[in-house]
Amino acid sequence: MKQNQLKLYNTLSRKKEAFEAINPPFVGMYVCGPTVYGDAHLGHARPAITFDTVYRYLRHLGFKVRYVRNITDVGHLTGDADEGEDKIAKKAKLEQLEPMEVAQQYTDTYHRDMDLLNTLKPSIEPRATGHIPEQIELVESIINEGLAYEVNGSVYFDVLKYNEKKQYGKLSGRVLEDLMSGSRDLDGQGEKRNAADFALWKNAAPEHLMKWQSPWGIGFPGWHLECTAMSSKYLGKHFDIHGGGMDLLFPHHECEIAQGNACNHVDPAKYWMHNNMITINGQKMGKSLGNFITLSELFSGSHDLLEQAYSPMTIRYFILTAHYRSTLDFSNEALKAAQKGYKKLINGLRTCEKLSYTDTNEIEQDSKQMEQINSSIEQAYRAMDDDFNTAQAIGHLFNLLKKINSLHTGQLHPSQIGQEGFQKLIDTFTYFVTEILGLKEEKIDHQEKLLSALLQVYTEAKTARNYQKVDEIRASLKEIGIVVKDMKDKIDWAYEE
RNA sequence: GGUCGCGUGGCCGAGCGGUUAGGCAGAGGUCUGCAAAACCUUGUACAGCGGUUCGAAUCCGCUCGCGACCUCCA
Repeated sequence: MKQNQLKLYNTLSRKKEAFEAINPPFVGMYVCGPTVYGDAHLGHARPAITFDTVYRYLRHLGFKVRYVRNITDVGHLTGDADEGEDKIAKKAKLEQLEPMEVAQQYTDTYHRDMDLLNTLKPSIEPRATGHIPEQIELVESIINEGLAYEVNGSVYFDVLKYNEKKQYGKLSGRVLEDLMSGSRDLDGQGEKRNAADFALWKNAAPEHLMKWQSPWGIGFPGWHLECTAMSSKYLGKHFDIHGGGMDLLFPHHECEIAQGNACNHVDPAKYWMHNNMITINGQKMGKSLGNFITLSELFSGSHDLLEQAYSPMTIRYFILTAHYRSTLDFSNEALKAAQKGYKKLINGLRTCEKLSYTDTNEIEQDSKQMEQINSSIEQAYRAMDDDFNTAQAIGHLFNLLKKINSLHTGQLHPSQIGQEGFQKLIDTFTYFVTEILGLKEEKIDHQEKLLSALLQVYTEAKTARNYQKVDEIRASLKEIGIVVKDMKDKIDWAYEE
């Protein structure tokens, strides 16, 4: 294990800390997943890619990581006009579908998009609706601790009482007094003892679609409960890393800490990591703002803001070129630049496959070249060790790419860097791009165009009576299962039967 | 209003006290049948004003501008 140098920024301390696993070589990581009531958008891609990279890098360092990312298919209340109504249920009524049908549909598209972005699947992907008993148990346990109270079939977390012994607000840096004055008038506010209290269980109105039987009557779980229930079930009461978007910092993650401490008497996570937002024209991209672009729109180019389609790997690369804690502004110009950068990197990958070491006695080793290569390799890893600075790592990879391209064009001879140096250069570049950054070649799929170009050559060869070439083309196409058909007045092709 | 963060060259985006980040775009060159790619060289950057320091984009203060959270949100 190479955990010695890894540092990560812990929101809890607001500092970069050395990463020390609680129980090495194992690492437990919980990341807040999507609420499946709409297509995944660019904003969903950021945490998915950020924590996929964290997952990949921890595994690279030799850790055995259990990566849990939930699917929220119930719970969260909507704001404003539809106060108190379940988000999933609302969408269901709109489309005349079963709530679970909506959740399933968007879970599927989320998975499809995440696969396209080449994110590794989490070890466990639990659903909120599959953990209702666990959540009820949790509520009971918090009531038993004297930190929650029931009113009209709803249960609220007693933040004031909790704050007597523990500190509510330690993650987000809030002070309880400030919170009590600033809170808005929401549904159920009248039932709460204090404005800062939050719901653990909500009484469901008869027309409410998703509801369950509980000791407090028919209802549904509160906004923050599922993550506490599922993280403690699969990772234990105290685990290594909890991740999510910065917008979840308060109140969601703050409440998770309070819930965890209330029933398990320990902070749920040792390290809290938060990715920053993607902005569009400097403003946060979000569902509620109506300025979001879905991933499938991005992949197909079908959105008014898009000048063209951007491939999944272009998006992945684009996100990796910024540090995860910085905001990243969307623009066609930036995406186009990302597309070129990505392709440059992938062309490097292809060049690596083609290169092989050749020795010659006439050329001496060049220690300066070797130093530059070793330094870039070392710095690329050091950048990852420094709070997963993919942007900086990519910069160093481009420096390596220059060497690779120089080898390819003959401006640098393999002998100058020695066999060992040569292999290290090729291997590191390839491994870093594909395994750590998770970038892969997107093969072009233009079968028709390629075939027609080839058949054009075939036709010309035939006209010129160059039958050797004609046979060659026919043979090579046959190898991939395609037969050339010489018709009376044209040349066509068909799949070999 | 409270809390937190940001402002880097034409664009994106690292850097967080002293070394060329890098990509895209631009200019010049090498290579090339042409082109492309690639390689080499290259430019006006650190919002403004003060301060600390031998030295600041980097630390401190103020000013201006922008954003996030405080309500579901990635």
